[in-house]
Amino acid sequence: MNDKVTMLHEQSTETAEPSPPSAKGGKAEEIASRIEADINTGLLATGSWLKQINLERRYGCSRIDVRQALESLTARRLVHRIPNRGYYVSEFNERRLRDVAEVRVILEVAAVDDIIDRATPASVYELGDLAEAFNIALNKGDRIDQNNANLAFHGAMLELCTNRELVRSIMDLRRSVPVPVQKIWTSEERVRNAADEHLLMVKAIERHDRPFLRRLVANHIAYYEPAEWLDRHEWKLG
Amino acid sequence: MNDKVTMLHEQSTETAEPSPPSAKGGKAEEIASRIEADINTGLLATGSWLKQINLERRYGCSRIDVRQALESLTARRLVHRIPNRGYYVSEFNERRLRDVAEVRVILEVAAVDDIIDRATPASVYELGDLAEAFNIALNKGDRIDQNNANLAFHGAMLELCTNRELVRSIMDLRRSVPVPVQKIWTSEERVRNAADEHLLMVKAIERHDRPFLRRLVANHIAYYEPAEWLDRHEWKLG
DNA sequence: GACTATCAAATTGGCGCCATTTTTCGAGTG
DNA sequence: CACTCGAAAAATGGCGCCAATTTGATAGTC
Repeated sequence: MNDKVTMLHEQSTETAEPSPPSAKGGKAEEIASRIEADINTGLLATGSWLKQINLERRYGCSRIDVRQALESLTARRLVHRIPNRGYYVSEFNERRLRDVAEVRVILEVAAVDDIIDRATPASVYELGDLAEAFNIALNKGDRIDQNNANLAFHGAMLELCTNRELVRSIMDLRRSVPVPVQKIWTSEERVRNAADEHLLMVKAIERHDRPFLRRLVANHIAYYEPAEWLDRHEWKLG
Repeated sequence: MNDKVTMLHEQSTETAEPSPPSAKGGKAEEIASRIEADINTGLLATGSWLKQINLERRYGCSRIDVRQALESLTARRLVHRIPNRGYYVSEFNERRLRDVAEVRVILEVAAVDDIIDRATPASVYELGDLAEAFNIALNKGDRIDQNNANLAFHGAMLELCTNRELVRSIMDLRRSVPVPVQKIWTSEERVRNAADEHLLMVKAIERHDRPFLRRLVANHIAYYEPAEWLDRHEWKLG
């Protein structure tokens, strides 16, 4: 009883971060990624139950792996859990979608400063390529390709950010809402609109035009209600 | 083989959100909370290894519960995992602390609008009480009490926010860094400073003084390097 | 004397089985 | 005919055991 504290107080034998031998492992992580992918393709629709038996057959893995993967996705709010009932793909009402979009605008607009400060001609060139790749995927690829191209463009833009926690928060938010319910992909016009805005963003970065890039980013995320949004947050767009 | 899709496509039998019978359960969640609490008291220091055998004895639970709890805390970035090595309490360098603080400032400053818009005399009164309670805990309580009082004050303030996703992001960020490494608690002077700022916040809300509340919040979070921070983000403080 | 290889102890991680809870289906009754 | 009660089926969730990997130390060698 009296050794509880000492038992808990196991200092790491290595003083520094024990990260060197960090092999990337964990089968559960792989299963989580595959479930996430199937959610994003629409194979697993929002609201559908994720029965452990089906998943363990589908992905050819153990029950434990399925449970850990589902728990991981639950922590990322992509699926929801009801104890003794099971897991199901999270559902999104308009309110929640709007709230997530608003937080994304707040964070991604805040990232504009670093992006413009640290942009080099090389990175501008790379961003131009990725914007072009999105255009190509728009014409020749399926929605998966388009989504990947979109993520690649925005990921490269965020790579310019020095604040890794900011980037992580943005990425977490992006991945917390399944692709099929993201409004960008609901109409051809919106996707083309996004492609145009990508090109404008690259030019804004090239010109170091902060206010314009802020407006572009805000519009890009919350473009389905830009008037209301831009009205509410006008003061912080510079 | 050809029934894979149908097998995966289990629609929820209930069309609406099956939340009514949502009993709050999960023993692993309880264990995760207790581990989190022990991390925040400093009993489990940053960098120390979280051996599953010790934890399962300490909290009188099964190995599975410990693993799920650790996985949950890993998803919240409070602990880190190295496959085949184990879990340890996340370590924070100055860089990461600064990055987290910056994201918190971005989000909590953005929350000021809603807070002031929706503040009523009753909520102002409640916030005054909570600020006073923090003062009392500062003199009579231990650090745990002080931390709880601090969380209660800021939680009540954020309750005024309509954007629940914004509130959740802020809370997640707050809980992602253990109390012992939070700079607020490193000196008596800083805690007293925070107490004073709480009172000023209440008055700013009462007067509907947006710019001042923004500055207060920014200072409150990033007060250890206010000059640099306020310089970089001056444009968005109104 | 220092470095390396080998071996034992300890820890993590995976798998199968069973208890518990929930759901569904069917029988009985007012 | 509808409503309730009850039992069987299905799904979740927990527990113990065993293999795989890593750690730490000991002995051997250059």
